[in-house]
Amino acid sequence: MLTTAVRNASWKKASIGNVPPTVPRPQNGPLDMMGAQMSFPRNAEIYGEGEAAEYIYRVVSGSVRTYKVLADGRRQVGGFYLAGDMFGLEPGDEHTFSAEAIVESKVLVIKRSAVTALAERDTEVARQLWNLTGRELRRVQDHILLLIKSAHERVATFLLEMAERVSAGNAVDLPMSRQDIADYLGLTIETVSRTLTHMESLATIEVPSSRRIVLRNRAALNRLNA
Amino acid sequence: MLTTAVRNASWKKASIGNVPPTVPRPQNGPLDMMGAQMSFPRNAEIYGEGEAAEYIYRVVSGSVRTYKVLADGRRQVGGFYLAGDMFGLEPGDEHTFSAEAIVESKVLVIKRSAVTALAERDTEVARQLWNLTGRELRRVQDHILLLIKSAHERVATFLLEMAERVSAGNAVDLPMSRQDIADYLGLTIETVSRTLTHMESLATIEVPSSRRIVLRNRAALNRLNA
DNA sequence: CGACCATTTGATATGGATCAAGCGATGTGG
DNA sequence: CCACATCGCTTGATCCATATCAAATGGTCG
Repeated sequence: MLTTAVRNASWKKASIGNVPPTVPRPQNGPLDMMGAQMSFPRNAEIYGEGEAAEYIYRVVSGSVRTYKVLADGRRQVGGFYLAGDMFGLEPGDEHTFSAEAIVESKVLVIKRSAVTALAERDTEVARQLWNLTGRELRRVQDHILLLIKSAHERVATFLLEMAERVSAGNAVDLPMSRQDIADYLGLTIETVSRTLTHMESLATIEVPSSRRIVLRNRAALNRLNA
Repeated sequence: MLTTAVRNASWKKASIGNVPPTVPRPQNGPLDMMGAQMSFPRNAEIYGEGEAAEYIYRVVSGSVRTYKVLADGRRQVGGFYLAGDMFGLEPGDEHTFSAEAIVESKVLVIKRSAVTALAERDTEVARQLWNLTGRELRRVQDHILLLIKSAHERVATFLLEMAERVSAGNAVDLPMSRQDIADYLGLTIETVSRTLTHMESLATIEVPSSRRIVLRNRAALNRLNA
């Protein structure tokens, strides 16, 4: 694990580490001013499924995935959270998904009880909490719509979404592996790979390195985004 | 477009516009004591995708489906709401799904602005709104996990879920058609039908009539529920 | 009884999974 | 500094679950 982290240091520095703060991250009001910062190495668990949801989190730098492993070993990635995104705010008092750092990440950790206590007195905080849950709900609804599409459509939708979130122009630097993408899209790693290759052959995208994808024909992607 | 036709139906405009004064019926939470009751015939639209989310709803009797129609005509059913369930509380101020009565249904219609205004002053109401959104979030997350399973697993999971919600013993009376089920599970109507037939041939279930299903071997279904 | 709609059943096609190599970049040990 | 092992990814061959296309059956209502 340490070795792999070192091995990936170069591209990480090149891509993730130097992303300029181009896209403004959602503001979370009073929540922005709370919590303590923690660092997680690549692939480190932030919390596990079934654990008490004692904290809520905000990505300061790096990227996080949430996921659930089914009884037979299949893994479903619930979402990817990038710098500025909040995660870990669950309906009940137990985490229904696990969360891991995709790359070395800094995360703001906020005590849930402190926030809910504050919400009792401050309706603004209460509204923020509700908004946050609502935003997550919409994201998960969109994920459902993604999962009923064809492989090509799923990949196109994914690329456009990531482009919106991390893009500098048309170049998209992905923090996550093909396996992460596959598990997010409900496909196999082979299908994701083949789909990207196919899109490249159509000049819809370029794949200069496996983690870097350049959108060359957004119209074609949008057509698949149906 | 089909939805447009339904949406413009005159009975609907008339009824939404003329919500009669509240007849409060004493129940539990603050949300329960608000709103006006309305009746919707079978297949009537309650609200349409893209409309302002002016109301939130509670099923009094009957059943409701929410759904979204994709550009190419595919329909995804987001959820089924039975007596007692609340629906229509959306993150933003526009409905992202449409809602229709599956059978003749009575629905309590609650003005959203009234509730949110109340939530500003009453933290209990605020908490209830948050809980409601959180419960919906968990439901949608479970739906994602369903959509990555095999056809047999999806149908088994669906039957067990419905059994928990409507069951009198092992008999499940489904309000919805095979097409509704298929669009909820992300399958075709043929696959749903074949899967039920197959389960019947294994004596896992009985299908005395197409809308009535008797669970004969829950252990077998639970095994598929993986 | 006959028309209509929902559902089931049958035959075939196909998209994506699975199984199995191959490849290229990166770090390791000689 | 160079062969080598490892890892993430791609490519190839085949299989299979589910979709698609088509027809038969059954239930409901005039």
